[in-house]
Amino acid sequence: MTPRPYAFPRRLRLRGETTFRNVFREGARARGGILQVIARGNDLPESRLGISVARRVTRSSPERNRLKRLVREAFRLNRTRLPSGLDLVVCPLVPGRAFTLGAVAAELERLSRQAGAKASRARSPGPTGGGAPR
RNA sequence: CCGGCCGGCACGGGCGGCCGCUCCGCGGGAGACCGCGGAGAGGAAAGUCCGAACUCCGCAGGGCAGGGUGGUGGGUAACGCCCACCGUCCGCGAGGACAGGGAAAGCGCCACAGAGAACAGACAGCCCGGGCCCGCGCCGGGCUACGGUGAAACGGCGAGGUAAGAGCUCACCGCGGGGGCGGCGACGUCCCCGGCACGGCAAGCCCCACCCGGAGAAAGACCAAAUAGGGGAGGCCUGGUGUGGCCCGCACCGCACUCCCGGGUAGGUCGUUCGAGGCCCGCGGCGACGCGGGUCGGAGAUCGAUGGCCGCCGCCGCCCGCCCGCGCGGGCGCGACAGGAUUCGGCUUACGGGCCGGGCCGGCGCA
RNA sequence: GGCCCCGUCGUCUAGGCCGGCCUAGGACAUCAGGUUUUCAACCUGGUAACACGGGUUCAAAUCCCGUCGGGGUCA
Repeated sequence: MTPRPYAFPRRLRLRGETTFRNVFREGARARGGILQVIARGNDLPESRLGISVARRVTRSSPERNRLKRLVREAFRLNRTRLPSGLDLVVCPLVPGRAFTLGAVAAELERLSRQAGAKASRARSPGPTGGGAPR
């Protein structure tokens, strides 16, 4: 559909505070060595990405920005291999040199499949328990 | 040559390829979006320590309380910032540091030691006279130099003087008062007088002078689903509410009466980038800076845009190899601190080197 | 993004306003000894801290300034 397979337009980004809140509240979690992935079905043909780096991972904000860019790059370059129809929030867990593009890409693919499977399993029985009391 | 001091400057690798991000312009498309072109983090963007602009609160009036600043003069929109000068202290010096008003308005504190710690007094002691049991632990009087303690001891050191002493007298220094001269002033300097009467702490309370209304872009303005039924204006009176801690003042609300229909959450748009702006030249000023002229257009994201993968060149550091060095080759790291979130002026803190000044100081050597 | 508060033994704290016998007290924990056949409890003793750097002062955990940490709050 999109002529450029490696593009990352705004459509594919998770936007707005409430969207993030919903994923954090209802999403299925999968944790690896350097990442945590939280997934939630979004009833769209594509998957959307949100990144959240806690301040306790690194105090340095340039370092936090670097982690976010790497995650985004891994998502952009491997989008065709990732499951679709999910809202993903990816949280880097460790700073520093272990956080390379290859490692992030491999773990992102593995964890988003895991979390996506868990999310669809939780959604299929019961009529969409998303009605959030609030 | 070695060591050191001060000030200033531009920087934060460069070029190229591919894949991407945000905004703007143009074109295409019904639209999602696509193509082309342009722009796209810092000197500290940081900490949020000050000062402002801007916005709202009843336009902010008075009093009390509270907070801040603290040599003088200037600069500035303003400042707790900057400049010049003064004073004190440190350094051989270039220079550096300083919250640097008032302690004879008052209160408070000054541990330990010491006789005595703030107002005088006399522990050990000295001297004179008298008495005596004449090697006295006696009486009367004079005295505080000397001794010891302490961070600090009632002016310091020296000389005269004396029974011993004492600003008792004298010189110098300090202190206080008065006057002359220089300076806008802080202050400096000189002369005269007094003869000591005034210990320290105000980053303890406090006094004096000056400054400060409060909140902060999550300020605030507009559009406006769902849901819920209320909301606004006028008159009236005991009460209540409000932006800062209180009071006065001020404004608003509520009960009952009359009149009129809009108010507002999620979400979105604006605020949002041209401003005490940068650069160049000239003039004034010791300088901070000011005045005049010319010229430039340079981020606006909203879970938050500058990145990723490569190639070549360059710098520095480290490691390895070639015979030590010189030099050559290879490898690693591109190296620090760190990223806008309304915008400026400062301060502070973090940090890698480089360049400049016919700059300055000390030491050694040579001429 | 703004505003506000707090840093004391391993942990929770007292002291701070009003500086000095603070060589910093207490509780729990820990170590050693005692008691007990042993364990617990109890008794005695010990180890152990003023976040960091400057300044004011004769003297700073305390007062002032600056860093660095930790926390709260506001749509």
